[in-house]
Amino acid sequence: MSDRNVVSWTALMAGYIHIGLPKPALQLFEKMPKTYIFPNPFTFATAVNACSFLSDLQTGRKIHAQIEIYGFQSNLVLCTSLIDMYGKSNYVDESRRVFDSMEYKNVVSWTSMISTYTQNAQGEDALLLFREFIKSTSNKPNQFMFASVINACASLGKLVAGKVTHSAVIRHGYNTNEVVESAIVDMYAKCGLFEYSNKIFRQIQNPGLIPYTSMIVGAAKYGLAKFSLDLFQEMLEKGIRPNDVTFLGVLHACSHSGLVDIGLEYLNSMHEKYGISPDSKHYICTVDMLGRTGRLDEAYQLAKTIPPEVQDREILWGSLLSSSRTHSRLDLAVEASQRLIETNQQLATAYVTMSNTFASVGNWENVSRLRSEMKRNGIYKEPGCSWVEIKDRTYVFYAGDVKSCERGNEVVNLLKELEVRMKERGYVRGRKGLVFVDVEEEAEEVILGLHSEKLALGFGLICIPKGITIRVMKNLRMCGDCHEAFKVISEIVERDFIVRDVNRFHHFRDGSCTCKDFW
DNA sequence: TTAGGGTTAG
Repeated sequence: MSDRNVVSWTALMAGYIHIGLPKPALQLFEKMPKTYIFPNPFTFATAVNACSFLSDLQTGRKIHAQIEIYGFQSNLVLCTSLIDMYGKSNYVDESRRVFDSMEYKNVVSWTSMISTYTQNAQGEDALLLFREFIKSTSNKPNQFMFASVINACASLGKLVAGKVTHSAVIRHGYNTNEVVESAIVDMYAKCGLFEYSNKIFRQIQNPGLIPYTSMIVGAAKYGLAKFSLDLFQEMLEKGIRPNDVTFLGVLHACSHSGLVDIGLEYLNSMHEKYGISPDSKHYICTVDMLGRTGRLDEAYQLAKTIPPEVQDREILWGSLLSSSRTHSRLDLAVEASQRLIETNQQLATAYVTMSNTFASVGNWENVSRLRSEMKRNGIYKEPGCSWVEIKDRTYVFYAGDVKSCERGNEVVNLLKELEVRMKERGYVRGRKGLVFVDVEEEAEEVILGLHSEKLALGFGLICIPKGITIRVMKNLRMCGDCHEAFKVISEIVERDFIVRDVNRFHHFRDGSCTCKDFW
């Protein structure tokens, strides 16, 4: 072009970003004023966008300063791009400062701020801001905002909020948007309703890479390796190419189901068949896979060859330490914890796991040495906890600590009562909790369902087998006692079909209660 | 010529 103006410069910058090359876009941005052509708000927004892609906070701040000098600081689009840039650079407070400075906001700017919170693990703030958007503006949320909000619910494990948002998605007609659907599939899986997740997935018309990957990962996390691998196969047959995340899901599935050799085959096929080079995440997953089944020497050899990014080292050696502890390999546990301590990250976890490893082989001298070392250095391990949402309240559980849980004693008493009654029905305490002895092996798998896990949180007891509950709910007549029990169980377990159906059943005071079959 | 969303190992 003999004549270039600000539009042609900006268009070329935008073009570079569009094909995934933000750096040349920024080079053009620097070059442009030297030809006496000066940026307008469009140019600035494009430059800021390039910084977002690069998470380049330093350049982003410089451009922000220029925007102030040029007097464009109240431009709606520009502010929105700044919110996004600071968010992608993990500078959440700065994002919020820009957001608060805006006189006019639209759905895009609100979404940008909400996403900033979600992407920086501040799900609660994301949901608070979403509520504020609904209450204080007359704008309607769109598919972008819904995707972010559902992501926030998923990361917090907020099932109720997730369901409410899902309803809103349906009401607003975004339930056929693939991105929103993927987010919902992921949300239900993370909130403990795998069946819902699968149902939504099956409703998606022609699901692409990300819905498939979400479902593969979801199934893998549930220990449903076959389900996960079948889906992977189905996806390949449809001609959808997997990406690095899909393989992470596949490896995770193999790892958590003991399918080590199959997992190794997948790892080797990544590059050969699909042209995807495994990165440190895949190798770390493989180290974990080998370690879990006790193939610790192989795991250690592999771990040594991985040159992971600095921030990944703690995960790699933490995983190896954990499996060394499980398989009482003191030598490797010492090696792994030393490497972990070198990274100076997750120190408390390293100390505690190491001390537990010594404890598992009865080496109490070292246990007390490590514990006093922790005390001396002021290293404190925040105890892990679980929580369950019931209606609008969250109940937190710590392992072995009934007192700190509200209604904890009530729950424990109920569990004891249930255990007694279940034993009468042929259950025995097995390694995995209560196991029904009169069923064939296959049926047993169905019985040991998700409920069991939720009820077991913090109490060390497993009961209420899933299969039985469902069967009993058909043609059920309840006495007052059983009804009460079911109501409490429903509250704890929070399953729809129980909550919904309990109120519909007739109550019987006498022996005609049919749910005694259950007990 | 400009801004926002979904899947990721321990």
